[in-house]
Amino acid sequence: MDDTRRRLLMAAGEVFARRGYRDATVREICSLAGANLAAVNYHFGDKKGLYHAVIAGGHETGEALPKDQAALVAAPREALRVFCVAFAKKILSEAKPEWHGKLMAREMAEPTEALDEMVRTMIRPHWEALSGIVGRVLGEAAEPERVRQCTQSVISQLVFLSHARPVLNRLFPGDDWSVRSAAARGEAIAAFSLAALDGVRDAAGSKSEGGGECSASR
Amino acid sequence: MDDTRRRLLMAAGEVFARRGYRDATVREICSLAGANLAAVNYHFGDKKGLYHAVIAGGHETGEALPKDQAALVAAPREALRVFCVAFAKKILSEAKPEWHGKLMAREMAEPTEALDEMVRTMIRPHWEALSGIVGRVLGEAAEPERVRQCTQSVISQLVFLSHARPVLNRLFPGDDWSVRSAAARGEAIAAFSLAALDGVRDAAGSKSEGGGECSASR
DNA sequence: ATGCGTTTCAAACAGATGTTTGAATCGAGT
DNA sequence: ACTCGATTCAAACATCTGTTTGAAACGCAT
Repeated sequence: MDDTRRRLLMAAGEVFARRGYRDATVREICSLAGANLAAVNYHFGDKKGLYHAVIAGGHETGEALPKDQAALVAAPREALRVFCVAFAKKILSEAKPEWHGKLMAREMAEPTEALDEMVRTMIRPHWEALSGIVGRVLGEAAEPERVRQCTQSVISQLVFLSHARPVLNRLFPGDDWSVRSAAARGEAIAAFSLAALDGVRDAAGSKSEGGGECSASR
Repeated sequence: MDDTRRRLLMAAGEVFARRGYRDATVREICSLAGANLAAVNYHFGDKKGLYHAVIAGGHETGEALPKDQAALVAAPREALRVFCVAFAKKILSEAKPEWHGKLMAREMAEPTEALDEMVRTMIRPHWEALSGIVGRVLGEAAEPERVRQCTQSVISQLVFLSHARPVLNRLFPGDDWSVRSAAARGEAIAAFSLAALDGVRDAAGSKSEGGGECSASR
């Protein structure tokens, strides 16, 4: 039966997320899956094939994707808040089938060939969903370049939570990383970002015509 | 002479920044340095020793550190702008002795034992410098927890530039990453962040007493 | 029970990589 | 010219790791 195949996928997701593609060994994966060393080559061809299978099959999420949760909300400001909270909860989740967020964070820093597919299937859809929300919050100030920069600013704060966690743990050792706390972090980022978008919109509104950049210093 | 030692440090910095600690091979480093394979073990004990030497000796920066550039500016808002621009330029610099930013970004995502020293000597000082600036911008709204969250939001946007560059290159293939463009990105982040800080300060001011979180939705 | 395709297993293989070794080379002090 | 410590070099070594292999075990239709 292909029970071995499923156990292999689970174990691989866990190990890849914890160690990264390079440092993960097929021996550890097989051992964790209770499978023989040759199983990965039999079922997936090679280590790379297993990795791609993990990436491709990472859509069995418990909760709905952040972009889908946010799409249910009509009001732009509330949609941004929902998006941020859902995103923070997802990437900070420690639950078993939730290593997909960690895998994505790893791919961003040290890309393999799998990054292209990841950008196509997960990252770009989320980027564009958030971009639409940001554009609606900006209203008539929503010039393409400004929307792009602001979208990037919002997403960077969210990604940072998972990316810089080793550093944050050292800077603030007592921090709480529970799901409840993850939601609070998402709220804070949403509040910060909404304040920024308001300011950017108003600054662009006072100047009838904004050039390439909009540095409203002082 | 210890010319070999210096060449080894230069080559190691470049290779470690490009490949990461694990994927960097002493053979490539020695080849790039024009040194014998055994040189790294003779001069630094082992690969790990070489890596630590690179980390420790990474302070020979061309330009002044962002925190020091910002410290010269009295006005908080302008200091924040200077900090962001200097930071963006530093981490996006492709210049030879400037792989330190990349090394830091790598350590954040996949920490080795060297991260502790890095946090102590580089990250925490910058964090606290920026935290001071953010506190001054926030004025009387500068409660510790709020300052911490806002500082994190600012720094995350900056770090994202180097961390997510592979993704950004795929999302926006035509992007310019020159030094001039790096400065513009720093300006944009500063503008976004200043607008956010203004909004957060005003929102905190209107409510005489702010609780744990300050989600000013709608 | 028999035969056959599928799956599992232990063992070995092959390549990469960090490290060590012992000789050779160099450079300065006498 | 000689000596001695420091440095460099080519080669070998040891280990880790992905992959292959051929046999054994299994499931199942006949």
